[in-house]
Amino acid sequence: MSKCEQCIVRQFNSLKALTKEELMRVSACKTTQIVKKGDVLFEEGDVLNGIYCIRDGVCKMTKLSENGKDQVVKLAFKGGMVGQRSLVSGEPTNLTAVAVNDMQICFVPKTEILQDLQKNPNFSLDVLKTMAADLKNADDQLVDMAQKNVKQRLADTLLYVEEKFGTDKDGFLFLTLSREDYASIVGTATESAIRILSQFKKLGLISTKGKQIKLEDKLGLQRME
Amino acid sequence: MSKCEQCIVRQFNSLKALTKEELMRVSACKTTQIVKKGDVLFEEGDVLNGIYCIRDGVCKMTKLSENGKDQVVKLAFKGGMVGQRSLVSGEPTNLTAVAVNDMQICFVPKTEILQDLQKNPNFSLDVLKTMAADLKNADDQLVDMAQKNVKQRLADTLLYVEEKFGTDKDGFLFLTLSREDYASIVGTATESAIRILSQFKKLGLISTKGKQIKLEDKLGLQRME
DNA sequence: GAAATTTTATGATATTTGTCATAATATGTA
DNA sequence: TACATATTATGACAAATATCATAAAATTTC
Repeated sequence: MSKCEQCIVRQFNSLKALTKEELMRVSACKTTQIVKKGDVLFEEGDVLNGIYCIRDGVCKMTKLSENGKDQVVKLAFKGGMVGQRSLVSGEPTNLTAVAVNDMQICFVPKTEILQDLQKNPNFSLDVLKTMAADLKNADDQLVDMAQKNVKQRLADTLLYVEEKFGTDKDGFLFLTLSREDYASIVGTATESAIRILSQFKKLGLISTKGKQIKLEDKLGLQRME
Repeated sequence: MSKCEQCIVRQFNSLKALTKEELMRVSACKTTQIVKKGDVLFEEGDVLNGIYCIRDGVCKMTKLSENGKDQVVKLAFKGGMVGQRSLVSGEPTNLTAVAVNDMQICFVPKTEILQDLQKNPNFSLDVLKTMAADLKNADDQLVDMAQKNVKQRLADTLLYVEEKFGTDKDGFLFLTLSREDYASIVGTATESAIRILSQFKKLGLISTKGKQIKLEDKLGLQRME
């Protein structure tokens, strides 16, 4: 089994702030899992016994709204830590995590992390910083959700997906999301998302091949904003 | 000048986790200010040199959206700490804070707090918990903003304001917000907020007297949700 | 206290978005 | 391959919301 000490992914999250000894303890008690596309890591209301460190792949963090629709709150990916908040607050998680492609994740038990949070101020400050960044992000998202229209939000999302996950050799977005996923990120009906993507296609802003999407005019998409 | 050691407000925020000595140092370096309704505590982009602890009054935390409208992200009140995130991240604040009624606040310089965060794990864990709670809240708000309609969000806001700030002797909401403020919380046009409040009035869900609002049928408002 | 200004209120109308229906296409599966 | 199923696409229409205009009421200012 691979060791945390040699794992590059660590550089992208708070685990980088651990001492060598702490890291070795984490490495000793962690378990690595393969998660298939569509698999559920955990569900709203679950009590998490630790946190997940994403080695590879992407998952969507969703919350069920009162009208029965899932809202994607965040995409978590390589280097990301999932379940931090629940661990810190000691409450069951309020989000569902579902893999949107095949993932490789490491599970680190709660006790180990909590201990390190108590003992290592560098670590807890780093977690604090991450959380602060997440919070800023959430506020920005809230403002966008409140003030931008669906077209603008969808354009934003397309640009975000290209920026974060890049494109394949043919220029298509590397991360393939269903139209329903896009709708659920943007906070609209699936038909509306599809319709607007069709519009974007007609305007030459994007092109598509099945579910695949290629951004053809990023400036044009930005101007939607 | 009053002392933090004797300040009840402290019980409601992370300062409760400080040791006696730390608290005395905080008390020694803090400054108390009176802020008038409408006054700006700080603005988006400002570099904060510390945090504010609210002894009394309410302020709205807003962010200017690209379309030029302010969006209220949060209401902060008695016991709340404002500027924590900016302090932790070391970045300029991304929010504007404006008093919605007369306030009394204490300003604690950055250096003192950062030192305590480094030295006192109980304190940093408590801040972490607060931040985790804020984040959960922000996610919930995002989902509501995405999935509920304006009527539902406005009903939620009215119920929230009564729950958090109570009513005066005549039953009117103690916290008086302008219709524009309500619109800016809910994320809609001022006219739409006014229109829906008028509807609520016709339905007997609320009554009004100038800016004052009284909730007449809370169950009815809840059913909007 | 009267004038000026801001806030609240409401109508008319345009735009955005949601919903339901149905078809076309893609994808998985036996 | 062919069938079953899921996803994407589009039309028609209804509902929600924004915008612009204007008036009434409340509040501030001199």
